[in-house]
Amino acid sequence: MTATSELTAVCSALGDPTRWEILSLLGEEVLSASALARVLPVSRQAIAKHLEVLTEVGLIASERRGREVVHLVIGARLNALGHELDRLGNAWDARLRGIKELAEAPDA
Amino acid sequence: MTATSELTAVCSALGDPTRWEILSLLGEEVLSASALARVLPVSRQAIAKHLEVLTEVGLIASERRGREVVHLVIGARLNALGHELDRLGNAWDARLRGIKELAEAPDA
DNA sequence: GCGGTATGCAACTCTGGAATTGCAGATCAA
DNA sequence: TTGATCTGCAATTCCAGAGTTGCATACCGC
Repeated sequence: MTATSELTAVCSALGDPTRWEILSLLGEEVLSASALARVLPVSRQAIAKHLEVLTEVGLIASERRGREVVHLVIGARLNALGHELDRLGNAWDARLRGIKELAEAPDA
Repeated sequence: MTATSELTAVCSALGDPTRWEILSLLGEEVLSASALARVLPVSRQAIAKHLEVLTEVGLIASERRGREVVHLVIGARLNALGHELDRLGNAWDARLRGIKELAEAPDA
């Protein structure tokens, strides 16, 4: 997977309100799919699919605890994404600023 | 719009590969919808819709230049998103680390 | 063992959005 | 004026994915 397509995948995973609710809850405590289903207004299977998506892009990890499987959020993954976006934003601004200055420069 | 729903909207906008290509091109130079359509393998109308989405979440801005409308990327918007995600990632990690320490602490 | 609960898999529905084509209006350049 | 190009709007097609229900399986406590 290229860098851009991975960016796209993570952003796509973050582009769903239900997944944000899941992440927000998991950010407070470690929970199982069934526990999440008791809180959120969707079925356990729907949540299971969201958890799968979030796991695929590395935003959460799962761990078996006896009979149940608990999920926890990986803050570092979000940090990495944040830094990447910040870096891109700076690069774009810098380049366009450069073009503008070039256009405004009195060509000697 | 709440803070979370705005985060969701921006991430959703960034969750499409074609939109990333558009942003990438606009990060290099200011272009019109027709100019983008000449480069990308989709129709001008499809690009127009993508530009509308990107504009709605504040990632690009448009400017009329005579007969055509050119679009430019707003790097600061991406910076803001990056910082927000970074902040969230840190908060989640900190809280879960706190829980873990609490669990491992020898209760006096 | 038995009931309750948690997980996993599969089939199905259905809506949103990505993309297309077609057409009409506006503007520049010859 | 006329032709070429850019834009904007509308109707349509099509598919990914969000959500559901149903069932089978595995595990814990009593």
